[in-house]
Amino acid sequence: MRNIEEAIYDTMSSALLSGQLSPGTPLRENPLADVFGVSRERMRKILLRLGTQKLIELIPNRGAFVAAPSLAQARDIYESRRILEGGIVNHLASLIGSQDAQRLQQHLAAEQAALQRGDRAESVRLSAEFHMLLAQATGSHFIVQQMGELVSRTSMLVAMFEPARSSHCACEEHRSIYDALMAGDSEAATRAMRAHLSLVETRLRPGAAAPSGNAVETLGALWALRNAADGAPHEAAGP
Amino acid sequence: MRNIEEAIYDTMSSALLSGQLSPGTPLRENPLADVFGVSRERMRKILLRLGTQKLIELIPNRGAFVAAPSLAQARDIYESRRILEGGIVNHLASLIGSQDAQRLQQHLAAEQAALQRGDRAESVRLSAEFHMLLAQATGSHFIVQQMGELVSRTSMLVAMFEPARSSHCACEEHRSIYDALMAGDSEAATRAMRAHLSLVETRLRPGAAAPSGNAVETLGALWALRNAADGAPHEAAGP
DNA sequence: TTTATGTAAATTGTGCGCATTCTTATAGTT
DNA sequence: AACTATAAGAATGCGCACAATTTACATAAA
Repeated sequence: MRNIEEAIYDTMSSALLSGQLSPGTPLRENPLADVFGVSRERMRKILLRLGTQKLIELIPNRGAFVAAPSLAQARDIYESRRILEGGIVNHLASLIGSQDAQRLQQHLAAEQAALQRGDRAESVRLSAEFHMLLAQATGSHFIVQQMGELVSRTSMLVAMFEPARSSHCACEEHRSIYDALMAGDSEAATRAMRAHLSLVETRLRPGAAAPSGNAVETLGALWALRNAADGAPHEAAGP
Repeated sequence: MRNIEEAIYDTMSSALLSGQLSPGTPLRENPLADVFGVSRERMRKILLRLGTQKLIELIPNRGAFVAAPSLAQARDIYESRRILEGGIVNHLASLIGSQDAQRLQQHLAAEQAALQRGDRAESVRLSAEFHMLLAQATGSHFIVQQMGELVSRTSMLVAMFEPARSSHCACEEHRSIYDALMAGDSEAATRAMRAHLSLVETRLRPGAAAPSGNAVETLGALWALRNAADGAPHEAAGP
């Protein structure tokens, strides 16, 4: 019965990441605990975890709120990614393994396929995954973890600030990064990565984002959906 | 009365970072709560925080233990630093501000002075601070935070694996990084940084580290010391 | 009309006690 | 002697009830 915590965390996390909850919305402990069918203490622990990852904002004696990142914070995230991912590709260019290289190539093909298919959801997923693959190629656990956090927060930013109809055609940019890596040209790889991230950053627009009505309702629906899919409803019916 | 939590956290943190606690030592909730004069619940929260920063290891249903990083983990930390700090100096070389440059120069002078004075403790402190100054020069909050975590864990590694008498004469290496930055030579700066970190890494030795007797005693002594210095004893006497 | 103040409702924070789980010691069996 | 089973002990995990804090609202004075 420890896994339910993880399940709730995942549900809330993906809801936050995909922008299904309005920024600034209060997340009260009791209603949430009620919706997910757990005690308030457990709910508290989950909210604490979400808070450390900055997916929600925790204010002492006030409670938890859906994170409402400013454009300034958004710029900081992208700047951090330019620095960190610049370091990653610079490091990778000189010593990437053939196995990782092959994996990346497969990924680029998958990205292009999704793009031509017009599968937008898959495209954004793969787009994020490309960056995670690069992080994993370093073999450093710490780097993977940090990139995971940055990619998560970037996803939330995109959900909030992206003007919805923007084309995610980052595929060629990813390929140019890959090409530079394969050529062993660390400087070109770094430049390509920075340019790519800067380009993505410029797509952010201040307006945007006013999706959900009731936060707990939204989460409740997602939770029911997930439990139905798992075949394990959280409410057991009599015989 | 929220600040006491921070104070306890700081005390434990610095004790861990300076290697005053033997790796693997169990940190039981009740004795610690007793020593610090707080409830067990509060102690639990503090241990949780220390756990997220990997200063202690948290095992479900088993408790908290002083972190005992393996050499493999140590290598991962240094590899991460080469990647991240390589990215930092590469980023900085092209656009470092004159104010940051001046701050760095002052710092180098202070390092050299401490070294000539033979002040070993100050030397290691300044040595870590140099890297934090570089992180701060990026202006990115996220980067500073991540570097903080990496530097912390590095400090613990050094306390555990360093053969005690190693000379911390990294001053020239720091200067060569600085010089490359001033020259705007990003490639040279990256190379210098990586070389520096690799050199520090090679100083780690498997043996080492068997300092403290009783963990709670040690922490209790540090706590008493701190409270005496603050002039605010944690036990109030009647009138 | 605006501002200050006091009170009530709602929400988060925390100590306590018990439930759960893991470890250790002991006895019993092969 | 070695291995398993079982019970006792100790430590963590967690739900509950109460305490502390903040917010909202009503009321009264300037």
